[in-house]
This record gives sequence, C-alpha cells and structure tokens, in this order.
Amino acid sequence: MSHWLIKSEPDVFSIDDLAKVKQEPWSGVRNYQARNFMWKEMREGDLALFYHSNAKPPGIVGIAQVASEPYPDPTQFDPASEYFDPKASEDKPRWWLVDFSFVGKLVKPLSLDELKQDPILSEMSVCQRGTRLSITPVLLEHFKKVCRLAKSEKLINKK
DNA sequence: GCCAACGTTGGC
DNA sequence: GCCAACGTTGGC
Repeated sequence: MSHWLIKSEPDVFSIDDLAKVKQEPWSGVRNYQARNFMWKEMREGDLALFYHSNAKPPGIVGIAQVASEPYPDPTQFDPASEYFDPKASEDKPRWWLVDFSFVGKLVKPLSLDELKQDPILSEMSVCQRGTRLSITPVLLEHFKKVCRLAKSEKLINKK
C-alpha cells in the first residue's frame, strides 16, 4: 500500500465538498508526473493526505482514499471543458485519473507552517520550496506522524 | 536539441 | 498583487 498527498484549492473543491459527495473523480490534472502517479502507481485502497492550497492557512485537512482503478479523464474529450485537450483521443487518451473517496477530516488540521517546523514532516515534498506538484508520494512514517499529530487515532489503528 | 518566451502554481 | 520556481511551447 502506498500513501499520497493530494492538493486542492478549497475555493474549487474542499475537504467538505468531498465529505458531501463521498467520492470524486480527480479530473483536470494536466501534469505528466502527477498523471503517472495516478495511472501507474495508485491502487484502490491507498490513503492520501488531503491538502488545501491557496488557503488561509494552507495545510493538511483530511484523509481520502483511492476508490477506483485508473481510467481516462473524461474532461479531456469535452470541448466545453476547460480541461479539454485537442491532442487527446478516445483511442489514445493522454490524461488518466482515479476517484478519491472521503475518509475523514483531521481533528486538528496541520498548517504548512506547522509541517515546516517539524523536523520529520519538513522532509515532505510539500514543504520543499518550489514544489508545485499537485500529487506526491508520502512516506508511511510521515503519514503516520501526521495522523498522530492531527489526532486521527482511528486512522492509525486502522492500519 | 537548445533555449527564450510564456504560462501556471501557490506561498507570502 | 508579487514573484520564485518550474513546466511547456515553439522557432531555429
């Protein structure tokens, strides 16, 4: 099992939105590295830290779970979509995604500032300067520590 | 294949 | 709103 961190702007799609809809196709990712993580490396059941970017403050606010196998992002075929890609075809999709389901909100969200001040968690790629990647792998060690600091006991025991 | 120009991300 | 970092595009 792998662990991940996924970024989302709360103005666009927040952890509360995910809680409401229960499950969401992670459409609109247009970065090859992020796509490859979803396409090649994610497996149903993997857990992800849900991170709010462009938020006040930015930080980790919840947990989500990979809830589907990878499949082509339908928005790439839709001329009306802002994510339409004229170079993609149904025969040769360029963009792939997975669904994420809601697992829980953190009792105590962890701001980016707090992450950076932690000697262990500051190793996470989201803390490195200039890291814009919207999907990154997370070490089990880091995932567990986030759960512990965020008082998500259930998540720790679950594993 | 190089690289300048341009666009995007996202913290601050 | 600013701007550093970094990805993509396209002329050559």
